[in-house]
Amino acid sequence: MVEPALWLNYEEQKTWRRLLAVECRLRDRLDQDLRSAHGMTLNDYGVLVHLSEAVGGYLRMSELADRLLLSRSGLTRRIDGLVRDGLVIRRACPADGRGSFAELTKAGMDLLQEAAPTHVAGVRRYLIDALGGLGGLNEGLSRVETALEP
Amino acid sequence: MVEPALWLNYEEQKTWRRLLAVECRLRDRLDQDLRSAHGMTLNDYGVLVHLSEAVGGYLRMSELADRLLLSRSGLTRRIDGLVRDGLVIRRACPADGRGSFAELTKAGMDLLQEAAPTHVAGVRRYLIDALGGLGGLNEGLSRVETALEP
DNA sequence: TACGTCTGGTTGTGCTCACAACCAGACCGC
DNA sequence: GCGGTCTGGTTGTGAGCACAACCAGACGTA
Repeated sequence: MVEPALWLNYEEQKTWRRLLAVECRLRDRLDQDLRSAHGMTLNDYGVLVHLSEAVGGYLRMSELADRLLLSRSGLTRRIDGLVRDGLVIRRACPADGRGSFAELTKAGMDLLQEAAPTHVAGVRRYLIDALGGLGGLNEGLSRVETALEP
Repeated sequence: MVEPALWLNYEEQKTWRRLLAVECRLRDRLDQDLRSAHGMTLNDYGVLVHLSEAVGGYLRMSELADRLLLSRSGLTRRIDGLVRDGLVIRRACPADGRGSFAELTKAGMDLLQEAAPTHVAGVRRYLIDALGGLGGLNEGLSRVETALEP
């Protein structure tokens, strides 16, 4: 045995693993729901949501990558896929010759409109309704965010 | 505007995204801590922990894959890496000629003993202490698990 | 024993991602 | 205006994963 403060007790271990497992299962479920109903990935859905919320329906690549917590090369490839599917187009940034925008197409907006209820229903059902509201979660997230500060 | 029940309000959206982001950051941080201090992945750490908790320090591949929420092919490759590093060995299952065990080596146990305090400290600092205990989290996880039941 | 089926594990393949290298354009000092 | 440096985005490469195909061994039935 080692001093207890350096280890997790049985309950703590169990909770920690459940957290990891639930995260994973929740994400998988939401992804599956979107795939089966709209042939679309949860990740791709995230791109469309962020673009739809931006004024004009477009964002700089780097800005979008930051919001999605994705590397820039990762975003380049993900946008490649969405462009191939006609959901997004690239547009040169007039103010900065290096930059480019990712912009939602009509087809992208339509698909988002169609898929959003599926996603939202999942979030409600699996998370919000299950927890009976998000007050407690919000509180906890703030504390964890603070602890994660560098 | 669409009927509110089908959409998330601003607060709900914000919380939902924070949840996704915090998950991601927490995992990344714990991974980074292990990498920098012990040259080891959070995923690999998970394998060692599960093996160390099994009686005899070994588990059937399929059993281990289930516990890690990993596909069997994924586990095969992950074990390949740990075998290459000398932390785990494969052993034939005497009772079933098809099966094989993954078994912790002395080096694997030593590395786990060395790395565990790092990981545990992270979980305590970023999660348990931040939340002031796990009671609330446990409660919430149970509810989400129930909602995720098929 | 012999044959069909099932199961555990590995291998082939393709996807997604990060890191590093790279290129073009912007920015700065002079 | 002109070099040096910085920055936004893409491309090269390798890691980690899932799905499907596969193989050897186990299991059931006759």
